[in-house]
This record gives sequence, structure tokens and C-alpha cells, in this order.
Amino acid sequence: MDELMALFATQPTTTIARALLGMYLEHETPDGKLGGYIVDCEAYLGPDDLAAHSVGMRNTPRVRAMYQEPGTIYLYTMHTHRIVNFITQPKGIPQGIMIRGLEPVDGIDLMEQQRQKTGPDVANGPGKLVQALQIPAELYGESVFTSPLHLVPERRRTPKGILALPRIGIPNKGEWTQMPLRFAVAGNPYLTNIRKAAVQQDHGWLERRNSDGERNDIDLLRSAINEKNLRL
DNA sequence: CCAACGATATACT
DNA sequence: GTATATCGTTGGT
Repeated sequence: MDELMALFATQPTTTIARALLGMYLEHETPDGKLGGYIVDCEAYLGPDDLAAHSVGMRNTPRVRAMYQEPGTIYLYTMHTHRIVNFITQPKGIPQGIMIRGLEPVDGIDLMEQQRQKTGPDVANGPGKLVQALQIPAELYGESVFTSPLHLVPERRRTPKGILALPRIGIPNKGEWTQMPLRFAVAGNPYLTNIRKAAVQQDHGWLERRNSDGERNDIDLLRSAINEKNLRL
């Protein structure tokens, strides 16, 4: 975890965004642990970034979390949906990463129940994954290293390929609209707006192997379950 | 008062 | 399958 904290404090936000792909995100709720791999995210590089809430060092009550320590959880709502971001850079530099897609791993039943959906629709959008993980507004300003909503670097996976794309939903932001600040695991079915033909069998993950070179039993099980549940 | 870092339903090739 | 319309809340001017 120390390594992660250093990453958030010292590396460029785009580098952190890439490193978050495959990172395991967990929320410990009274009903159980909910979690999965981050597969889609966007970097927001305020104060220069015209699409960032912190553009021009704007500091209103809503945005105040962006000026806190790296790892601070920044939540905001739009069109009735709550969106989760993690703040990067040393305190006072208002940059962050929005989490846009999650491949569910633990607590899938609870997430499906929460969403009233199965398959990719459970968590292939920023508002969707917040609902799936049951992230409450009270986590605003808490730390993604120590709060009930936290990263688990020990469980992270490695993407085979990373896509760099323009961010979604930010028209009329000049050059910032087209800038490739959205990062995603190539071939993963939990990306926003992915084409069916672009989905890869292995979801875009580098294979994990045991010391004997065989595929990990847990991976085999999960891919079998994925086969069954994924209706694209 | 209006624009916004969405999601969903509905309407169409 | 893809495009558009509408829902809807909140913050900031």
C-alpha cells in the first residue's frame, strides 16, 4: 500500500490512471465485501483542464475534496447519479481520476441485485459502478487507502493492452475534448460503449500462472462463470 | 436559471 | 445493433 500512496503523490495523473487499470477496488459493506477490477477510467488535470471541476483553481464546497491529500475520495452527483473519483498529486493540486468501469469479482450477486441487471450493465459506467458497489455519499473526503472503500494492490491484475481515448461526455471543451485522457483495458467487456466485436475471451488480462506453469484454478473458475453470465 | 465528468427507454437502420 | 430523446438533481452564476 505504501508503494501505491507514493504513486499517487509523485507520478503524473495519467501514469496513475494507467496503473489503476487492473487494480482491485473493494467496498466493505455491512452486507459483505463488494469488489472488482478497475477497467476504465479518466484523468482530470485541473486547473488547466477545461473539463475538470477544478478548472482555474475553482474551489467551491462541492469541489473542496479535490484539494485534499492524494487518495482522497471525491464524489459528485449529476443527473441523479453519483460518480466516484480518486484525487491524485500532492495536497493543493486539484487533479483526479474518475472511475468509469469495473469488472465485478466479489459480491456479484449483491451487485446484480442492487442494479437489477446482469452482465456488463452491472458496472460498465461511472454511475452504474457506484450503485453496484453501494458507495454512499458519506465517503466524500475519505481516503481510498484506509476507508471502507479501498484499493487492494495485492489482488491487482495486469492488462495485456491499454487504450488511450478521448473522454466521454465533455463536448465544447476545446482541445481538451479530444485529448486522450481516458484509459481502458483493451478487450474488456465492462468498458463504456465497447463494441461486441472488440471483446476478448480473456477480457484483456495477462494470464496468471502458478509456479508449475498451469493456469490459476481461480482464473479458470472465473472465466467459466463469465462465459455463463455474460450476455453481450 | 441553466448546464452538467449519465442512464435508460424508445426509435430507428 | 446504433442513434436520439427524456428523465432528473445539484451546484454555480
